[in-house]
Amino acid sequence: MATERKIDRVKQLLTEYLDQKELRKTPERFAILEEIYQKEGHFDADALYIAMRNRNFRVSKATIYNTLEVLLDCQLIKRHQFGENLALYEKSYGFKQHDHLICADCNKIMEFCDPRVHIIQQMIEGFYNFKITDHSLNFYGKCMNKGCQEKDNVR
Amino acid sequence: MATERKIDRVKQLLTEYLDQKELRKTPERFAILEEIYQKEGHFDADALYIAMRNRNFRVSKATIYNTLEVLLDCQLIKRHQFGENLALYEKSYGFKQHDHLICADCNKIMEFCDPRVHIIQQMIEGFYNFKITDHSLNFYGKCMNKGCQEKDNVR
DNA sequence: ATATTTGCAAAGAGTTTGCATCATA
DNA sequence: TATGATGCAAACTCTTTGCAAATAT
Repeated sequence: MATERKIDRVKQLLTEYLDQKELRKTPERFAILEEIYQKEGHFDADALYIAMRNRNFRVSKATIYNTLEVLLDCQLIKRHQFGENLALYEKSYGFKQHDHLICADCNKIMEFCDPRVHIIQQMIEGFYNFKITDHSLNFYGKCMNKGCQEKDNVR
Repeated sequence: MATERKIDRVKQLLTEYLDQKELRKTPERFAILEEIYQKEGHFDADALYIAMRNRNFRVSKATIYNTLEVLLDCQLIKRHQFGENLALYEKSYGFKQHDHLICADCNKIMEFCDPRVHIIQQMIEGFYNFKITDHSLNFYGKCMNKGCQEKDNVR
């Protein structure tokens, strides 16, 4: 799906969600959603805040955090804690659940998907009678970059 | 291995590490290590700080954080970010790498181990030419507790 | 009309840092 | 005795909160 059409689709999904929850359809919420769906990769709350200003759409940090919460709740974005204390977000509509490879040296984040994660999930679910709704799998190490593999810093 | 003997063993490992890195063998470092190896489960920096005071061994927060860093570096403990912004730690000597099941309702953390995680790791390592040193796999959902499964709060 | 959402700034939680003092090597 | 470690408090970062003003319904 082209980026344009995807943006229309997620705006529609947000509209439906806000209607259903009887929340208000403010311009801020749609502008933030639009910004997020034009971004690639992971971003933090502050980067989003700066990006909105650069676009000449001024929103407060409070609104950024409030909106991220709304978008998380309707599953249009995902939040990750890759370590450290900085939450990173990414758009999630039209992306299949994926996992991450994180380089301890250059901090590059790569994505992969392995169907066996789901198999493990199902087995665990049955064994512990746990209703699993989500997962995160991160591998930490050194990426293919020669410079990274040579240094001996760790996570 | 009995807890007593395990504590002696990890103290010895810490001694060797400090010698090798030419760091000082301060009483604080050993007392904190001892406290950690008498604990069960996960703890945060503040809980450790309180526990040390209750034991009548006064250390500052700065020393707690400094020591946690040292213990992470010599792999006697592990740090987890299960979501939110609170780092949790756990002792790691004599425990095989394990993964976590986290209840979104009661926040209970359970542990499991599935050998297929390693298989995925090896495949990813080969495919991306990534040298993986560590991983974290968390499943989020509702635990077997009936009260938890009924409520519809999410992560 | 009215209740939610916003913006701002202040508060809060967790962690890190600067510096004088202490103590290990 | 000299350098690394500690304690304390202040600083810092990220996030949340309180409240008055704005605005969606």
